[in-house]
Amino acid sequence: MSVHSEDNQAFIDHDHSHCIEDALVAARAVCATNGARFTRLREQVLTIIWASHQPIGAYAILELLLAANPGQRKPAPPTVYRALDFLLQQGLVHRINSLNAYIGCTHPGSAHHSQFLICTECSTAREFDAGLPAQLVHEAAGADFQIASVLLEVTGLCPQCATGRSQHG
Amino acid sequence: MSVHSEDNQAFIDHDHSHCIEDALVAARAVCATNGARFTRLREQVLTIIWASHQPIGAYAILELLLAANPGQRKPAPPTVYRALDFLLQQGLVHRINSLNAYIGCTHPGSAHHSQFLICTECSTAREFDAGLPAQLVHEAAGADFQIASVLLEVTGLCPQCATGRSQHG
DNA sequence: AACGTAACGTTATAGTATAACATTTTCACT
DNA sequence: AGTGAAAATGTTATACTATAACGTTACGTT
Ligand SMILES: [Zn+2]
Ligand SMILES: [Zn+2]
Ligand SMILES: [Zn+2]
Ligand SMILES: [Zn+2]
Repeated sequence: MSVHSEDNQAFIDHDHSHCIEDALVAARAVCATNGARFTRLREQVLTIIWASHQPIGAYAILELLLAANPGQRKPAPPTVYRALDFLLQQGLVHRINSLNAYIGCTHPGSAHHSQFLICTECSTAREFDAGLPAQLVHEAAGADFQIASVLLEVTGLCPQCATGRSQHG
Repeated sequence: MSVHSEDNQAFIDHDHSHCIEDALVAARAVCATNGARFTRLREQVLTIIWASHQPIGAYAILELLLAANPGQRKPAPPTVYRALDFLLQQGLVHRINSLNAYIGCTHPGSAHHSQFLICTECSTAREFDAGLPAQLVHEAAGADFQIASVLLEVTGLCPQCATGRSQHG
């Protein structure tokens, strides 16, 4: 039902329809638990975000929202930003600050920090779940700093893109 | 001459003029080493950034640049963005992605990742120097991911603001 | 001085996000 | 079913962040 980090196959060829289905099931469960309403718009936005393992920008979501609702007027930015705010609050998506983009959370419902491996070549992002680094905790304690949230964005090359590079260069 | 992390006093009351002077001395040294030109504009921008330990936005820099050069026309955004690009390339400043803002590097000239403790109350940011977390290295290795850069932004309360909060509430 | 390059000025525009207010939908309660 | 409060969405305008493109100036070399 929920999506666990050990299942994260962002960098691996896989049947992605399972990712989408699992994410929607988990989202319904989370919203039910929180007494939050998982409306059609919010479900559409989450589905669009989960269409891939690549972070997607708010305006790109807007375009796909229009495509998913043919015949309707193109929604305005606040529509998608409000849905994004909701999904972020429910812990269903994360924001990748270095890309101004959003990506589905692979283990919603459990409190955790935002930690990603992001490929600069194909822009696929893989969330990973690790506790707070000991050195960070040590630094914070030394500086008398109370940690509220942690954001870790690691950029580099995923297996596929690294292989492609070594073949060409 | 250079500014070492163990000297970082962002959260501590201190004679900040030393920070500014040290940063300028270090910047001249780094640029000399790299054969890069530390022009008046670039020095002004770096000085403005180092006016505090709080990240500052590009447009705020623009305003202060105008104030620092009375009588001149207000510079346009590309002017400050170009200076910022230069300073980022030379490793003299860092970008805080979660704030769209820039802050002086406390140990320029040495290769390192961007790691900050950021107070949500006073927005003071303290750079800290820690190696890559072992768990991150492990995760990356497990995912066959080649790390290029790491960005770690920790938000919370600095000592002063934590004290103020506990007194009031 | 003449040249080539790097830096900076200038104008316009792209890309990201939110404020403010109107309208519709939903839900609890009668 | 009818009513009203609250939540969600629609709509318009605008703020904030960043860059493209091109012209001009300043600098170092010959
Ligand atoms: Zn998938
Ligand atoms: Zn997550
Ligand atoms: Zn200081
Ligand atoms: Zn630094």
